[in-house]
Amino acid sequence: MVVMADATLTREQILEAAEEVLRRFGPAKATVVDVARALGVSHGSVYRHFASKVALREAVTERWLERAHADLPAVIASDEPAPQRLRTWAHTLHRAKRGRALDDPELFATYLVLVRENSDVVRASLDELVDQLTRIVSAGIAAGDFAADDVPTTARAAFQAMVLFHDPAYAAMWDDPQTSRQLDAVVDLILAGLRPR
Amino acid sequence: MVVMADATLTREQILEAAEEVLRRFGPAKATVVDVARALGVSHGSVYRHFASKVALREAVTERWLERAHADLPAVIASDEPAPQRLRTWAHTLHRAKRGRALDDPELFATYLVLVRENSDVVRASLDELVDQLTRIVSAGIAAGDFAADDVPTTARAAFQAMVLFHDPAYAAMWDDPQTSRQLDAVVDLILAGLRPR
DNA sequence: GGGCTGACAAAGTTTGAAATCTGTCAGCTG
DNA sequence: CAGCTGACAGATTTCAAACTTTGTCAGCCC
Repeated sequence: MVVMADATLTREQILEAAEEVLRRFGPAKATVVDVARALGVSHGSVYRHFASKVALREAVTERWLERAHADLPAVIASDEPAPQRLRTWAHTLHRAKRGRALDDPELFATYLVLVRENSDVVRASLDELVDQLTRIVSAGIAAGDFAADDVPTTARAAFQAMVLFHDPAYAAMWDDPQTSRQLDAVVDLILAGLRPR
Repeated sequence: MVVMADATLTREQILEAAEEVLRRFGPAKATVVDVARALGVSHGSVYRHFASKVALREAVTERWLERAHADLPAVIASDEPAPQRLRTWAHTLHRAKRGRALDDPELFATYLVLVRENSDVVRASLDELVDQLTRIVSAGIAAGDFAADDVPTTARAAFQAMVLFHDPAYAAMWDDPQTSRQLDAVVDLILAGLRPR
């Protein structure tokens, strides 16, 4: 990392450095002074861009969640039939989380801590995901593939039913090779439940 | 608590005292010496009945889970139609957990710690719950109320879909009054998914 | 003058020595 | 003689003092 050639410090540079510091030192030992040192500035400068350490860590968490969910909009926009789209969406979300958990468990543990301490950021992120599912369900109803009395409630129920496969708290069970089959079984149940009679 | 009039120390007495000590001092400060003191014996005596502190805490956890799930066998044995039985089972389980979480949050937090440190005990308990659900699903199929290709897989999927409503890790969201409705929405989806076509 | 520095108070964390706890076992006791 | 006690070694936890971090702000500098 170390000093950027730029004239003025940006929010983005600070977030980048904060991620690097979190990766290196872990959530317990990463300090604002470390972040400032990584950037070659005094820690007072960091406080010009973020109101507090908490606000900085919230912003890092938000960025991470955004990146973890980056592949989903393409699934929503795809032209697959709604049932297949729902299945693809569920697996894409699961794969994104699982991949991060398995290929860098230490960093994932760091983000798990961040996620636990920033429940407001997480809540907003979950609302966005439920919203995406709502769009798939609505599209499915319009196409005659799905039926549901109350779309937002049904979409939320479907999302909640898949919690085990995207909540990082369950990451420990994701290295069981059966996990993907189990997600399919849950998706099967949801799709059967959404089918018009 | 304090000394029992009985001649010899029993496993049950120790478990009773251990619960009392955990309730009073919390999971971090409860010691084997405290348990022995509560019983008026030396801590060496406790080790005559339990191989280690870990084994003692596992046994306490097991007892607590057994009590928390005590109402379920009656639901399994009831003569309601399978779909209603599945719904009643889900709400009974949720109500048992929710009740404990809301009416003594400190004690519930203690058990949450125990549950987290005794994953083997929890695994066995979850297997038993999946087994109960399997019996409801099988009965439903026999009565023509349900259809499923693979009963154990489907029962496990249905159980996993309800994880949010019985895993104590989610207890923080159970004081939202909408929770029971949300469980109903998930159960609706599962029941619709199980209906024969 | 917008942005950075660095000294500062208050809050929180580390550290290591003292105290307590876990698990064992030889011997006592009813 | 089955079951309990209490002394013990090693592991873990506590506690208070020293140190570090957070967040602020007056003043510097480009």
